[in-house]
Amino acid sequence: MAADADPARRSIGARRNPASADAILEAAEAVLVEAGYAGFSIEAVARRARAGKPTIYRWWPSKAALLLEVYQRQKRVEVPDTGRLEEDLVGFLKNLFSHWRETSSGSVFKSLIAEAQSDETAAAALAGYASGRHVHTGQIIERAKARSEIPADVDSALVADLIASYAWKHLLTNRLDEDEATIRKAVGYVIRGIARNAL
Amino acid sequence: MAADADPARRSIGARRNPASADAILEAAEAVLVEAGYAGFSIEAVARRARAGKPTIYRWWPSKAALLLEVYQRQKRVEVPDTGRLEEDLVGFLKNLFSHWRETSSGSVFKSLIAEAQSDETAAAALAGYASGRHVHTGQIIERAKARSEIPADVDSALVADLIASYAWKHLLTNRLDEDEATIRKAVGYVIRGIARNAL
Amino acid sequence: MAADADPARRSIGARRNPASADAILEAAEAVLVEAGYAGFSIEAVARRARAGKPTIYRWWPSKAALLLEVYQRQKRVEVPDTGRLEEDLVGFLKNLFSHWRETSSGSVFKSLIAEAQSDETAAAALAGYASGRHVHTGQIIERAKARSEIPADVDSALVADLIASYAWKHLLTNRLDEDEATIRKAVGYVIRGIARNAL
Amino acid sequence: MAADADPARRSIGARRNPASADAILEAAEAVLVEAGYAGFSIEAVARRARAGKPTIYRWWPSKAALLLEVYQRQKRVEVPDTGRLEEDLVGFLKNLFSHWRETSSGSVFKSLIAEAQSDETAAAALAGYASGRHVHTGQIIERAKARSEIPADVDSALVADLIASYAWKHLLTNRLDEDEATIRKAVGYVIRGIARNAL
DNA sequence: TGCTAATCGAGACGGTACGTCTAGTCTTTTT
DNA sequence: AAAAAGACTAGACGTACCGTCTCGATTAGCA
Repeated sequence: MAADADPARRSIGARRNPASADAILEAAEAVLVEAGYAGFSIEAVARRARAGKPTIYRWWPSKAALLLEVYQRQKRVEVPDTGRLEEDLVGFLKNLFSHWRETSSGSVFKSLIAEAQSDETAAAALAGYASGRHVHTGQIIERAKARSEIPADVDSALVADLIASYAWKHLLTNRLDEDEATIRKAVGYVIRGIARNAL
Repeated sequence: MAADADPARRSIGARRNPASADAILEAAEAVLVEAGYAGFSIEAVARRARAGKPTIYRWWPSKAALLLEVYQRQKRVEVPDTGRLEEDLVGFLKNLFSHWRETSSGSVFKSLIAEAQSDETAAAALAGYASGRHVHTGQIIERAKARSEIPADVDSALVADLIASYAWKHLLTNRLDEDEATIRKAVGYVIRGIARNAL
Repeated sequence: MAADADPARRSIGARRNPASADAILEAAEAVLVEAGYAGFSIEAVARRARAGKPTIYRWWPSKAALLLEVYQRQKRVEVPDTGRLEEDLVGFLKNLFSHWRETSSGSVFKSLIAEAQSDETAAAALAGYASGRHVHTGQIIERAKARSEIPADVDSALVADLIASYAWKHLLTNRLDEDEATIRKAVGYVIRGIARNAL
Repeated sequence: MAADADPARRSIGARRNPASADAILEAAEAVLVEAGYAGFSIEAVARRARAGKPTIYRWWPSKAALLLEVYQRQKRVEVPDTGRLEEDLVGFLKNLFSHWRETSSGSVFKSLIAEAQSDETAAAALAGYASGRHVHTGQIIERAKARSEIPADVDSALVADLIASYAWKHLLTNRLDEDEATIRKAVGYVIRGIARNAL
């Protein structure tokens, strides 16, 4: 889009060039989408971004760091607020699945999880990120508490963890096309339980 | 045990040498435990097993295939049968977590998941494996149905998926040391639900 | 010449592939001639030879080693034997200068000398090579001794060193086009001396 | 002496800062002595001198130029005048060898020769420098002519070239520790010749 | 006395090469 | 026929330098 141009990015003095940073992050995303995690190398990103490898290493000490920033640049998925817990959770999962399916987010996040298995930094960052998201997603639960839809002693972070777990496993096993009925059933189990006395 | 030892394994004629296969699988596991997924390369396994790379490639077409076989050689975790659904599920998760924590299984399975993100074969194998396990773990649910502890229309595979999701996410974010109370709480949510009318 | 061809060299089993070695040495020479010592990099040689860098490093631990072998593959300059010391030495220098001028030898040897200034191995190899050559060139002197053209106590290695020094300096300062008269004068000084009492 | 020291050199207005120039030349020499030609990089010099790279490139367009100026800043070796040609030449070589051995001059000059093999500018400068030195060293010969120690038609520049060649080759092959007897023998050959009729 | 212009240290930039590692394929020799 | 051994091309790894650039601060000399 932007005619950001051919005559090649240069240094803009003794400080970070945001144009380079942007080009690198965009290239990283593009490489990930086009070649997948298998084809995601610093070399490939540098080539695509017309950047020098040292420029990448200067700002992102590892592949993990780059992946993490790429992921964080992405638009977050919307958390619905319908006034009903079940709808909120089903809506959240549906949004998340389609977001992961239709944008590059899914690829990026999968790669991040994969990278975390061989990089301690990424592992820590991912764990931190995940627990942060629990608070965020947990607001759905907190709102239900406020509405007295569920008891006040429900551990909202734990519920968010359960819901996120379900999403992660679907992402990692390429089942992002799960139909709404199944998602709703799963959410229903968490909300109303599966035991007979829960009916 | 086996005197695979020093004088170097040789061909045993026109057929697969089981000593080599064993040595390779054991080396693969050892490399994974000692150097992690990051250090897990065919080269490293070949070096450790004192085997030629082509010998590995002949029998395992990819890193994923090797990982998969290493994982499948492992002892399976025990599925408890206490006569009470909650105890069975809590016991299963506790067993699984400690199995992953205390043997090499955790490392191996994490690596397998990571590998599946860059290898189509591994992805398919993992998805297949996972859905197979749902049937297996689902037997806990099926027994509860048989005992009329839960309604007959509960989707046992889906419940097994939920439980496994929780386990996977803990594995992938290095939280295998979760205490029993938390596990029990999570299982409780699935069994009895979190909603007020479930009480 | 040989249609050794496009379909790419492969391994020929668990031993060195002479076709690769040849291709690398020829590429090294070609790069040196075309791009000079400044453009002589292992990368460039590998590219030119369609060889992997590790193949080069496997057999030549350093740039110096590669240079040395390239130089040693070259045809040696002819040592004349006219029966007269002066003619032999003048002829030798003329041959050497034109050999260095007209083949790649000059570039290669200059590069070797340059490399020796930053590589200890090359330095040692060069020193060894030089003293070996003194013996070789010294045969011109030895023959003159045998003919009683010069006294038996003349240090032939030292004389060879003097003559070689003159050649090296001309090589290093791009004066390989020195005319015969000057060469003859220089040789004359060494043979008959410059002092009055030598007349 | 000068408190160029810590508070960091700055611009002194729209003209060259001699303190910077000095610091750079001194750093260049130091780097050369400590790390050799292999470790001699503009970056290393800049680091050592606490100077910006552009400051170096502003005043010395190439590594060669910097090397040349470093060499020219060095104290020249003393040319003896004993009244006897042989003593003068032997003394000159002995002085030169020990000068090269004991100061940084040797390293610097070797590096300059090496650099000249990949840099056209350096090559030209070196050739010019060398022929200039022939005139200078040739004065030893000229004085001998004036004393009628040698004939007037001796080509003093050529003799100086021969002597210098001998010195260069020793420098380049790390033989600066040659003993006086050998040097004297070499000088003797040039002065009195090696041929029988020269006796 | 303010303005202009060149210099300084600093360090980022796009690149190239380094030397090492692994991937996956190949061939010979041995059993 | 299959094992071991190890070489082969290919290419990524993370680092060091290259030579250029722009910055902000500094200071001399011109207006």
